[in-house]
Amino acid sequence: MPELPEVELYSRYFATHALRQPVVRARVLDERILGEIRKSTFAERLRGRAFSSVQRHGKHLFADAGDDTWLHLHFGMTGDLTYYADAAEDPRFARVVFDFEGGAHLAFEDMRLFGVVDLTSSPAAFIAAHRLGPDPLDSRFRLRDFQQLVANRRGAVKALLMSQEILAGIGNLYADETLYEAGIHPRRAVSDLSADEVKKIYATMRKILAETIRRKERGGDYPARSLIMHRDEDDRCPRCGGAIRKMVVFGRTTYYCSKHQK
DNA sequence: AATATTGTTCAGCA
DNA sequence: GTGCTGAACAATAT
Repeated sequence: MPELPEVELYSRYFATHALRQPVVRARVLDERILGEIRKSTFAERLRGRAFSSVQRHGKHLFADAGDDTWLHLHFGMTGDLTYYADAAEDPRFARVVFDFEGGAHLAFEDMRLFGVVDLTSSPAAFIAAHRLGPDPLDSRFRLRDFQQLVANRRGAVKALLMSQEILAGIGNLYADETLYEAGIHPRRAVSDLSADEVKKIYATMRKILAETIRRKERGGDYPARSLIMHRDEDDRCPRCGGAIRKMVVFGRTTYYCSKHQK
């Protein structure tokens, strides 16, 4: 399930493979993946253009096609990108395929169709229109900015981390992972957090996101002591031996350690 | 065959 | 009106 770290890797993948090659044809294999844009308009507006750069904000990926036209990708739950040489190798769940002038192809795949492929005038316009919060890995996003977000909120801390209008990029898995490592219960009220706890959440969240990107880029897995590797009610906490519990918070299945997350 | 997942929309509450 | 939570919805492989 692509969250911020995975989308960052897609962004790098896009940048290393699919820039500066004119699009001969943009094939829409399943129109249900498209957002606002209509199929014919989508193909026409991209024909002959080359992507010059990519930008990521939260779980959203943008590729600049010039002339106030940006490709916008959202990976939903099962979105993926594949670059390949032969059109005969179109992936099974390819929904949109870009055929490049050199003969190569880039496919946006999405088995469950929760993702979106669209065009937008600019990343900034999209972010404003959808009221997305700051990206937690943005270097301009400092502790004081996070403290500000916390000060203006009530409710469960997990809801704060997962709300894209507050903070863009964290989904179910990394919200759980952050709180697990910070030792904070997912239902803890934001208004109840101490200054130290707020600081801890900020630092832990950034560390986990950045480390995951680093590890995955080298083809590595999650650490053995991470909650991600132990999302199972019958499991035990790899740090303190406490029982792993499951519950629903903010409408999502939540795992936490009953011993060190009070 | 129930379950899991995301973002959006809406109902209801304080 | 605002902020928040929870439910329903979309799709489909396992």
